[in-house]
Amino acid sequence: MRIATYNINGINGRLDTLLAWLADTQPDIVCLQELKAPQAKFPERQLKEAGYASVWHGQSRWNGVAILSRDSEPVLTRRGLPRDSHPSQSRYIEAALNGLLVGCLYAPNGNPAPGPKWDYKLRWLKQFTAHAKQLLALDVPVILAGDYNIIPAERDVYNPDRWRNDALFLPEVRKAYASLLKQGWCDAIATIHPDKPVYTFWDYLRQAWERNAGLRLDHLLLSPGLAARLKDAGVNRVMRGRPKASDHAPAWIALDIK
DNA sequence: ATGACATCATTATGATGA
Repeated sequence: MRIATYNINGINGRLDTLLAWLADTQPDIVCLQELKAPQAKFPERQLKEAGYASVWHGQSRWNGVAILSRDSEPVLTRRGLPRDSHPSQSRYIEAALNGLLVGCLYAPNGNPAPGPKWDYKLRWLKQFTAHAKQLLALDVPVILAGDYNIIPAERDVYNPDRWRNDALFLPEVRKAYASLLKQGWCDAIATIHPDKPVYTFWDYLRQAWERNAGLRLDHLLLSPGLAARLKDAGVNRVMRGRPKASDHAPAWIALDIK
């Protein structure tokens, strides 16, 4: 079974790109972020015709998350986090499918730091971490995939010093990520690729893609039972090089189930 | 430090992103 996460940066503006990628790579489960579409403008029909059933949490202009599933209907278990301080921001959706519980997240960016957006990011990560703990306690296979907006470590950024004071890399968010992992989650990409940098994002600016000036921001976290089934992981870098690409590329894992 | 580039919304400019 293959599961992917992709910050699509506008699902309607990039629907052809998304459909081509689905046809090429045929992931079983997909987590999407930054739909940038209101609930009513989600392309449910086109995805259905491509063989994917969807649940989604839309929002006009910004944010928005969705879970797609091939061969099965995802059963929605939650939209938004418990005790969400900004419930109007669509940043979390969760569904049961294929015997798994899948959480799809789009964490706040947090810039500029310090400031209210930074405070919101730390608060959101705290709520997310508390929810993740609850999910682990259920003792079912869980995957938490999405755009965490966190650079976990120095090796996950082309030039750490350039990002030292950025909300993606400040010690507080790296600590938040570390404490999440300490609950027992497995960072799939870091586990499969412990040494080499594996970027998932390249800025549109300053020819970041051409220079491979990338960041690893998109993560797939596995509960312990699933971690034992992890076979492979990677990034579809080719998607970032296409015309009109999202600034993120899809990150994927392969699990030894079914 | 600034701005380069992209999204969507609304129509030439603004908010947001990372």
